[in-house]
Amino acid sequence: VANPTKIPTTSFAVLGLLGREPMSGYDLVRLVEDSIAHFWTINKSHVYKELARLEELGYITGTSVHQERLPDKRIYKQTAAGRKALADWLNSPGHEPDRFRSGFLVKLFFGDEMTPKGRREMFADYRERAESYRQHLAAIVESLSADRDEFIRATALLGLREVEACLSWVDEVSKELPLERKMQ
Amino acid sequence: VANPTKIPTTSFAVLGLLGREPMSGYDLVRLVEDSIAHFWTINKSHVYKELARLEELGYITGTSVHQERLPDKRIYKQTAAGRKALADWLNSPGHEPDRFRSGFLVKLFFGDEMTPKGRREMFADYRERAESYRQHLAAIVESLSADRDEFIRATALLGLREVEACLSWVDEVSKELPLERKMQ
DNA sequence: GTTCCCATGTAACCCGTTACATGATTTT
DNA sequence: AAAATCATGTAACGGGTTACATGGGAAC
Repeated sequence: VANPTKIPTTSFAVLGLLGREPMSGYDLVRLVEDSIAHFWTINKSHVYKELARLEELGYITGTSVHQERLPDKRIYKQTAAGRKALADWLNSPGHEPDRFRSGFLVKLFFGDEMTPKGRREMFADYRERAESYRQHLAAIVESLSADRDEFIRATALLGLREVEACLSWVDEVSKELPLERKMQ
Repeated sequence: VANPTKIPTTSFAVLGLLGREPMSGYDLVRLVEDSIAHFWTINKSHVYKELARLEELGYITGTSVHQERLPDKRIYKQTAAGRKALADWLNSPGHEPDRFRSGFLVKLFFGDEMTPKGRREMFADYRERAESYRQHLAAIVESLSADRDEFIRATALLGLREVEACLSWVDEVSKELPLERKMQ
């Protein structure tokens, strides 16, 4: 009596976002970018594949809409079965484990095989990116109401706290690692 | 005059680890687990595929070793070309962008559609996992010398700082979000 | 004496990314 | 008027995971 049709987190993310209002795939792509992309990116092609699967499962239905001067589109909306599947998933215990992959750290791991110049540039670049990402996330957090959007704000806040940790780590290890230009 | 054979970060990770000493795929899998898995997991099958590719490229060579009472194995080691390719990659500017995916945050994003019980359990579970992961990383950091293993230690330290941020985020939002059991 | 773990891998699958298409509209 | 962007998607590829295989030794 195992899980009959096990569908991945990405499917539920798409299904969940469709709970806000009916949308086309194109709309969804932009919504993902503005909402969950900080912790769960989904690219264009993948969105369309998930829409096909969800419709196949009966969790959403799409209706074709003709447009003048623009390509026709399909607007998808949740079905009752979809709403139930989402609620069941949300309240089931456990979740896909978090994953973190850092190309930067892979390089740093072999830091003693790099040239001092390579190390310096890599660190400078990393710090810069982290800083601009921090600003990005800070703006998002500030734009969200701590009352109305409490949960959404919390997700962005974790992102912010993580980048902040990242930045203070950079300062911490910059003192310890041989990154400075030798003077002599 | 573009990049002729573009190989991914995972390949270089395997190639780099082989720089320490010649090893079999099986050995590599365990080494990955003990060294870079915190920021770059590579599973068994993938390791073997990368070994095949690296040998094809001439960056490593493997020799078959017969064993009594154990399956035969292939021991791989870096070639001169491999060492050069690694050094070039390490010192080339830029790196694959870091990626973070959180199944937990996807659920939390839809937190207002969860039951209070579901939320409580999810948070409790998340905190517990983070805490045990923090201990795991703290042990690794302590086991590494700040002098001899400076770079490796730095990579583990970032992991540690991130989990710490995670844990303090849990405390921060636990006060704000409706997670408590109502009493009445 | 089954059952689990060690030691070595291979095969199949699917998630996720990159590249391709297309016609209208806005920008330079 | 060429180039970039908008608004829709589809097709192909490859990275990464899960499942399968196998035979000896260790544990219970």
